[in-house]
Amino acid sequence: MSEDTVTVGEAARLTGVSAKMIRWYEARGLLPPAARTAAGYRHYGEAEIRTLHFVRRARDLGFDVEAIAELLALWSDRARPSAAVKAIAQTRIAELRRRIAALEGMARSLERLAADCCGDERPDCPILDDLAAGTPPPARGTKPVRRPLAG
Amino acid sequence: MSEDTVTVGEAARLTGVSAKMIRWYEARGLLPPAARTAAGYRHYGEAEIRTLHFVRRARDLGFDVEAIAELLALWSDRARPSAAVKAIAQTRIAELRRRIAALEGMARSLERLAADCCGDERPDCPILDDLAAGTPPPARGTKPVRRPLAG
DNA sequence: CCTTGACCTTCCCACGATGGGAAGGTCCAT
DNA sequence: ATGGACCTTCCCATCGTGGGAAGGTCAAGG
Repeated sequence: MSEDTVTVGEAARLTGVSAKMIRWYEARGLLPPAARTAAGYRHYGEAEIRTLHFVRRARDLGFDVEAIAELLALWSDRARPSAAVKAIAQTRIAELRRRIAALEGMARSLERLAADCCGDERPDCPILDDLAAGTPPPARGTKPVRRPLAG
Repeated sequence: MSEDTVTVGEAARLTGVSAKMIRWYEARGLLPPAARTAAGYRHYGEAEIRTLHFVRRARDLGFDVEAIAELLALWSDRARPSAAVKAIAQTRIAELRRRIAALEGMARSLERLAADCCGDERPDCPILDDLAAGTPPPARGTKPVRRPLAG
């Protein structure tokens, strides 16, 4: 291994991207094929380490592999218009907001149900009643009508 | 097919759970093995349809298969303490809140970066600068210092 | 009766990102 | 030279979902 270069494991430690994932990113074409020693070991120089940092950070921001590939391409293109990058970021923001809204809806529904559930030894449970009826909150304080459907 | 019972496809239409997933839930043990016709076709009565509705609703609330299995068990246990159900719901709420917070953090970071990016033809892009530097916003209005690391 | 088309059955594969682990090669220090 | 830490590739599992192939079943219409 020549000076200034590190193995996958070391690169993983330096960047917080696991060795497994480094190999996987390479296989998926996110990263160019790594240089190899005579024995076939991958080795990485400073430029590659910086790329891995970039990938790590982008991944932490929730970009998927495809988006990261686009960002990497733009990163290495000195003439890119910043609008191209911004567009990718905004697509990602919209997606995040969509998912947040979905999860928020679930959380709020559950919180409302949990608040109505006394949570003691008794078997009465508005949570199960709601799941069984499937009626999205009919009225606060009124138990969902369990329709006698042969149960 | 006897009266009052429906095939998987029909059950799927009635409950919004795809036929594929109905079979999968059965295979995973979430649902008991369905009754079969002589020809091997699954068929479902009202009770099973109600169970599928329950599963659908629980799934919509973000419960994973394991949690749904627990909820089903509690549902069919008339003596269950409501506390048991509430505990599951609260675990789920905590998990949802955790994921929401993570996504929210990403969204906010990206929104800040996007706001700083003029998004025009010029190549200057705080978003890429941030990804490259990995420094979580040093100061608003100050470009992150790109350390000359042999790039 | 036979065909047609819609439906059912099982089985395998894919996704995205990640980890586990096996089988085997390499490198370095003792 | 031996052991342990590391590397290589390859396969499998996750989780919930869908696609599709290959084959059986059923009802309706000719």
